[in-house]
Amino acid sequence: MITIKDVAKKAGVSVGTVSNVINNIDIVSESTKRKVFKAIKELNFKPNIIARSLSKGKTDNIAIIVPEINNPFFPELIRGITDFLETKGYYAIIINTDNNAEKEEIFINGLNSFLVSGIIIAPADSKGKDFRVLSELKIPIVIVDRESDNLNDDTVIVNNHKGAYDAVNYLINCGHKIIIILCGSNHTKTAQNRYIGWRKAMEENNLFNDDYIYWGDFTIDSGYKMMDEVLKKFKKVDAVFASNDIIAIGAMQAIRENGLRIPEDISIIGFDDIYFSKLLSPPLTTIRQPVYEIGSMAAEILLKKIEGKSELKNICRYVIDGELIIRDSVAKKAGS
Amino acid sequence: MITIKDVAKKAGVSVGTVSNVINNIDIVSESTKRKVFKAIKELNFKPNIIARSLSKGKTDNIAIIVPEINNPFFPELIRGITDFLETKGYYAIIINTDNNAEKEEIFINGLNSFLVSGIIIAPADSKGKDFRVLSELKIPIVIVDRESDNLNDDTVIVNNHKGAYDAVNYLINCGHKIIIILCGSNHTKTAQNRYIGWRKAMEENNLFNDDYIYWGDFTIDSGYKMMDEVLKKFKKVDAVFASNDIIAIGAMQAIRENGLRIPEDISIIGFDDIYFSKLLSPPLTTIRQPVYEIGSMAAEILLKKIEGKSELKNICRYVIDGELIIRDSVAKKAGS
DNA sequence: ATGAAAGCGCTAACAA
DNA sequence: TTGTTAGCGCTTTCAT
Repeated sequence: MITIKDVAKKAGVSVGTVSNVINNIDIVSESTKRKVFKAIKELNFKPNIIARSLSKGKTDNIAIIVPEINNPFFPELIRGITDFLETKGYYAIIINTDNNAEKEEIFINGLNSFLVSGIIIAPADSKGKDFRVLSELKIPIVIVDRESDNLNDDTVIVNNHKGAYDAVNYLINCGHKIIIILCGSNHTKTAQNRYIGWRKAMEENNLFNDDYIYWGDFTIDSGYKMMDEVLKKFKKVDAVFASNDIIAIGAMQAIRENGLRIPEDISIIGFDDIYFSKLLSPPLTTIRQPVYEIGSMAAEILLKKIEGKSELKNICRYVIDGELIIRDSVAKKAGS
Repeated sequence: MITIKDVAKKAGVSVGTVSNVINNIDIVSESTKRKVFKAIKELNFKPNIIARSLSKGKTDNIAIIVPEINNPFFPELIRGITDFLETKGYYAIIINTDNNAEKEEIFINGLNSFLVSGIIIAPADSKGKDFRVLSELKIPIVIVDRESDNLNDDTVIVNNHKGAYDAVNYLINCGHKIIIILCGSNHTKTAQNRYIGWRKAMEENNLFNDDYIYWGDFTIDSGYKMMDEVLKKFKKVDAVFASNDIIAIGAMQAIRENGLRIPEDISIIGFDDIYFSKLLSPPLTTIRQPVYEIGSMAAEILLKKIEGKSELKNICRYVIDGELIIRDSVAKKAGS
């Protein structure tokens, strides 16, 4: 392995000077700089990042902790984060917890204070979990997409409550009355808030009914199972609000397999607007999250914290409005 | 930060002993071990991984380099890799190159020999690219899913040639004759080999025609555009072999928008069997790649190389057969 | 079984 | 402007 020492020897200067050169500390004379660069090139020297990190007491690594790498929402979020990070010379370590709070905990415990200099996390669970370890790490954290009772830090999140409220109101305005909600995991604030939005819209229109509520989790399978139960129990349902697009996809499959048509027999609306939603048949009406932008925002905020350009005291919540994307999965009833 | 030194002082032993304890080097007496563990617990000590890496000259980090995090195929591959890695105490750094060979190169150059102790890569490009840097890193590499002329190392890959050949033969056996191929990127061996498989089946049945060949890339948009052109040019096509499911999804959209039905008017078959394929309408007939298993295989091979349990001299190619999954996107013509 | 000390490659403070 | 050197926290060899 070529070290800074070899370069120094070859260039006929000291290690300190080489260090100054490779760190762009502009104090070195042009002529020595040239000599050093020449030696670096000839030896094909690459600074050892580990040694640098140990010496500096920080790394250029960021951890991104996501709950479900399989939901296309998260790869897109990751792209938003990493595209921004890369322009600033940071690497990302991506950790997939598979919605497993224990796994999440193990990883967080392994996240040594020196391994990463920042964390962007979409927590698997909203409660019960003890994030004290994270706070003790004393490294900047930004929370995205999901919130947790025990994690209090800068957050970038879509307005789940309003998005759900808008979605359900759209359904109601289209003339639907029996509107089922297929909730995500009760352990997430995301699902809870979307439920609250649904409930508010339903109550305001005197449509609320306890029986319309189904709790599951944010997977295709869960969407399928919940919808299957709905279809068994109700002779007639007008529409369903799926807590995310993944659930909607599962539900659509169940609806189809039961010989029902979308939207003629049942209307459905989703949440997220993942890439596949517009390609479904029928294309899914949904609430779009600007997920890529949420990712880059989170990255930008994190980097500001890391580089000390932002007050660490003030915890900010950035709440971004979703947007209703009307496609073909919701029927307009006569007179609506 | 609590260091090994603090622990040593508190336990009344030397740092060397503490090091032996935390590394499970069984030479320490039970009583000192107890003292050390007690101190570790009381101080909530976590070993500094950076320092350990520097000292040992290796890390427990693996880099996974994928070309398209947006294609659900890759998140699933990543899951296969990381699930295996985690059980062995390794972390994964995931790098998404967005099919950009330059970006890939920049990352690889940044991959310091000490930053990761192994690499699993699905190269963005099959030729032209100079992977000398990678070889010079002298760290174990495993190639997955895609191959490259300039990268010669252990490889885990599906039998693209045979998979395509099987797919097209299935189409032919169903009575189709005008079979278009929607190829992926000409820069990838994957696309090239699937093309060769198609060509072989077509030639063997005297069905080959130059006009049936469309080159694009492995994206939904590309699938859509290619299919659109096909539909403009041909008054009648029997079936299309899409080089992967993502292309198939785009093509299906184009077919639908042109007022044609699948499979009544046009049959289509894909490759990969990503999770969404069975949920399309109609569910997509395709060649399944055991992608999760390919991921864990790659991880297992890599770890063996890292831990020196395998001969680094012998380069192995593990070629795994895909499996034809028959669903509803291919019509059986009368008499077939 | 335990301790002392050298070193991993780099940065940064200080001296020259 | 350049050189020297003491760490960063840990592992590992060599004495004891």
